[in-house]
Amino acid sequence: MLNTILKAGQILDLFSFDKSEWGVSEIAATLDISKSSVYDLVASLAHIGLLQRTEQGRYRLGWRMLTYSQILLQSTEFRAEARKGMEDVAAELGETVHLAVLDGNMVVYADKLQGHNAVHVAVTNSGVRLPGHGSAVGKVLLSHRPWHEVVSIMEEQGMTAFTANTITSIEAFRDELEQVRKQGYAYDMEETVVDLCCAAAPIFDFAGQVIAAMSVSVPAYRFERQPTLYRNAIMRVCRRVSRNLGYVPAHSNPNVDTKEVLAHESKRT
Amino acid sequence: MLNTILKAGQILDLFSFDKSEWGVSEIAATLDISKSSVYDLVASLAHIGLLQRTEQGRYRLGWRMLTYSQILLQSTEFRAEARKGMEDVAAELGETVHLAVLDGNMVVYADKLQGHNAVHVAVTNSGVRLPGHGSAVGKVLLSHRPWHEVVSIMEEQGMTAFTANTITSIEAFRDELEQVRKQGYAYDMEETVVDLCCAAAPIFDFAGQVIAAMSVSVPAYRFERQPTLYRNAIMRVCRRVSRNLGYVPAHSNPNVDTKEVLAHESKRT
DNA sequence: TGAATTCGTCCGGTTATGTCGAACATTCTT
DNA sequence: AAGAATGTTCGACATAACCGGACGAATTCA
Repeated sequence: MLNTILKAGQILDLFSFDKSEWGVSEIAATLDISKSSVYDLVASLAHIGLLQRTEQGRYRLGWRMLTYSQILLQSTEFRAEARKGMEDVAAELGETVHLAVLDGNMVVYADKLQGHNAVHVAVTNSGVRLPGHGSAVGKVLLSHRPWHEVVSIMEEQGMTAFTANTITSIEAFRDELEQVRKQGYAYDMEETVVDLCCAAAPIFDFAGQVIAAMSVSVPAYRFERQPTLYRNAIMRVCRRVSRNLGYVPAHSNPNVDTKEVLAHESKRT
Repeated sequence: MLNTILKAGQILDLFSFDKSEWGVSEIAATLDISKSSVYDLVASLAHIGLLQRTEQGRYRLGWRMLTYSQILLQSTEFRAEARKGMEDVAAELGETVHLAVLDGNMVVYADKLQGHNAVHVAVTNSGVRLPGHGSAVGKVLLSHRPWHEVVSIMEEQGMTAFTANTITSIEAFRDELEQVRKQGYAYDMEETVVDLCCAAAPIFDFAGQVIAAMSVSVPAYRFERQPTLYRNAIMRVCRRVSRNLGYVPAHSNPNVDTKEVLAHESKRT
């Protein structure tokens, strides 16, 4: 691990919605690095466009971030497919639809679509990062990771309770994930936000890996009346998206070695 | 300038829409860096989330890019204001509206909105970077930079002709920029794309600095019939956006020292 | 099917270079 | 107008980034 890059990462992580502008001394004090080192770091980061220098010598995130993120989104094949599915769900149910992926320890929202009679979920715009427990998409994504990995993630960042319903014990979470993986969908019964429920399902790629999760968010009073309606809709769409990505759902045994599958695949270029 | 960061920047710049996945050896050969160094670099970049490792040990841009870009966009106050203006223009004229900022030597599109009878300009999505000469927004942004800076930018990247109308001589460009600055708007008469014309105007912040440019893109046959209609609409909206950002257009002399203006401003935190 | 090539990954020595403290320049505060 | 912040520059030292080489695994070719 290169020290310089790690420090650059620490600096970038300081920039948030609440505090989007930092000075050299400020950064140095926060991260306990010498002022001159920070100066070199931010100057270099500004030079490659990840930061930009204001006229007063302070620093903000650079516009090249936008460029990179667009390249990422456009080159991610599944996203175009997923988008179509999201539009179908939004049109059919009229609720808010989310697309999420796993980035290290956190769930990142990759896309969002508001239905015509949707509640506005302010905190879940694209790019927002949330811990994996508690949200329906988080459960789906984590349910397909090895258990020891889930444990270390939970240990590292704890299991904060967002509402009274949030799962906060590791044992309960293990049971929940097992059920989610088995039945192919996850619910969020007001575990993240009160009065808001979600149903989520996984999206598989051609190699049978879970690469994303899609969810529909519905006000609790509406959701509780017919949860299976939302669950079935999201599962149906996710299955179709997965199939369009080359997933073959025939596998009765999901633990098949992916190498064999890959060996039979034609080369992608 | 820190070597490590510069190399990280070179690596990140390799990732494009056409080639969004790179291997270690591939990067090493392209940038003429030793394979082991590249390995350390990409592993570190993946660790801080700017890259992600595929299962085969190749690398793609990381999802944290999306997070950073969202923070950038949401924390850029002017963007919310500009968005309102863009919606007004799109509603009034029904054409495609662009918002652009200057990032080093390049013009970056920060936002885009399609009008109801708009032509589709495929190459100008958010995040796309283009050279400054030739486009209307580029002229507007560059017209408020010191001339020697414009010269060095043009010398560095040349003045490629996109169409027969593109300005390719530095003298003609100086005259054009002078006129643009004086009259407060810029035209693009099929200088970037044939059959497409634009009108652009600057957006000022509270300190009187040009921080962005907004443009409307119209098919040439429609534009040529009444160019002043589009010019006036875009200027009117840009003036309003600037005013909402705290710009005081009263200055009869635009060369007033900004320090005085800043001294009268209350502290922003 | 087996051999050969190419890939990502790992390791340790060398030296380039990132780091730090101190001094300077600049801006904001009192 | 003085003081205390800030961002910036410099030079010397010691760290850690860099490279070449070796390894296993995956892929390609015969």
